[in-house]
Amino acid sequence: MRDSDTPMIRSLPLFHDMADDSFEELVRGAYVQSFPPMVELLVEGDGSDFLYIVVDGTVELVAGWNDSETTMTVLREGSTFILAAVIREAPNLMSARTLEKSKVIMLPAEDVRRVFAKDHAFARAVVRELAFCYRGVIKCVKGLKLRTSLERLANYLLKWQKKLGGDTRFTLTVEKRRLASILGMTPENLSRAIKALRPYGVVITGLNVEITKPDDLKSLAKPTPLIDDPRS
Amino acid sequence: MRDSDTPMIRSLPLFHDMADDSFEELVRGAYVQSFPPMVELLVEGDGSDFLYIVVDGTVELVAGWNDSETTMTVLREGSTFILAAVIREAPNLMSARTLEKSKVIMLPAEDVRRVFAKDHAFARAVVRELAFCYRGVIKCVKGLKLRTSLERLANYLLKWQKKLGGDTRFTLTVEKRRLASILGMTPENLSRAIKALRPYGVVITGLNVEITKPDDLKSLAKPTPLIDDPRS
DNA sequence: CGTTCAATTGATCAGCGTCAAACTAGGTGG
DNA sequence: CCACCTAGTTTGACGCTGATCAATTGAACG
Repeated sequence: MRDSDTPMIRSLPLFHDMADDSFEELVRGAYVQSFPPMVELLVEGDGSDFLYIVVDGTVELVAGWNDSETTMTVLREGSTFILAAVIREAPNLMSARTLEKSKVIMLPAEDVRRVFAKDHAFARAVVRELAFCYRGVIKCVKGLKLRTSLERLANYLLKWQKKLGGDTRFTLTVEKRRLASILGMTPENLSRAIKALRPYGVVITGLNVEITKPDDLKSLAKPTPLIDDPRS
Repeated sequence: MRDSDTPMIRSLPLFHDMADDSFEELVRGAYVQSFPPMVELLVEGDGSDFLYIVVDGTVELVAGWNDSETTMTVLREGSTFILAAVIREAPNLMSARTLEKSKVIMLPAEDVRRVFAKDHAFARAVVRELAFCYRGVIKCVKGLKLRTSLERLANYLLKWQKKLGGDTRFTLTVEKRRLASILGMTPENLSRAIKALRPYGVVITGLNVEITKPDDLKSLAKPTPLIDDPRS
């Protein structure tokens, strides 16, 4: 890999506090690869030989069963994936594919486990990262079991509005077909849900979102940090 | 806490490999408490001052939103809970309550974090435990998004049949109302789902389950280790 | 300008929740 | 020991949510 990539990796929480020589050891065997859109990076059920880090672009994690599949999450710059599978030396529970042209770092699982075993700051960071991911998935389950698809959509919009600066207008970062899958619904249903949010001051044209009555929308969405706050 | 409790804790994967003095340090400040059924051990949204370990009995983790609640999971002897919240010093995402009379160990979060910081074997075990929990929740999401409630029930039965020894007859370990919540459905719907499984050789009377045509049931359930295998 | 794929719309249907009532079982007190 | 109470379970009727299928519109790209 090129030296120009290392500062970005180093700045990630996962690698920020580790010893220099440990970091060196990790980076030495790392691969950096750029992929075109829609490339299958790894397949559900396969073993996990690398820990992946998204440097640029977007990667989606999908899970399949019985001829259908669902988007579990969409990852962007700075996210790692299949950390849990690497730790447990277990098969991946999800497939990963690029959505856009993406740059990805691949750290050999062996190296990760070895450095993990000797560098305590790294181990600590791994735990924090894993705990973070765990809590993310728990929130996801809560949304699925406690909310309707309309409520999930409403909260999704509020979450991204905040994440993108709080403006009344912002742009969706995934196409609608994928958003539907993330939220656990069909594209057709998402279309109708979007129309159903119009009385609550939501206007979506293409990927552009405008929220004109945030209070009305919030009274429908009833957001709570215990489901909707991405941090913590 | 009594000395008689320590061997059981020590035998758990989470504490098995750690240094003796680290273990001593953890156990020194620990509380062991017995609770009657239906006692709220902790409340969603509260801070997490202890890491909990179920020594005996059953504890359910529930999540609520908008005046309704759902059972996230039911824990038995040997399970830990709110490890992720302790690690991140973040509020619990779930409430916990005893279902039966239960004995629970409480390790002060401070101690856990301190020992975690100095004992590498423990840190390693924490990561493995967290990764295990993470994968469990991912499987849960896959079930919710990819399967109908009937399919989830069918797989639940097959999973427990295997877990309890593989006999054609076995007994449910939770009451049906809770099973319904675990599977993400209403008690009424579970009742009907049970009837709907009769053509597939499933007879459930009270908590007793009999599976007479396992192959038929499997052809409906289409179990896969990537969703249904509790280990790995 | 045509091809292609996403997004929308309508019609229909299945899955599942809600409500109400009947039934059952386990536990308590007379 | 039995009557009764309570809570869980089952059943039926009904309606809403969301999936499916099919057809149309729309938008991006070569």
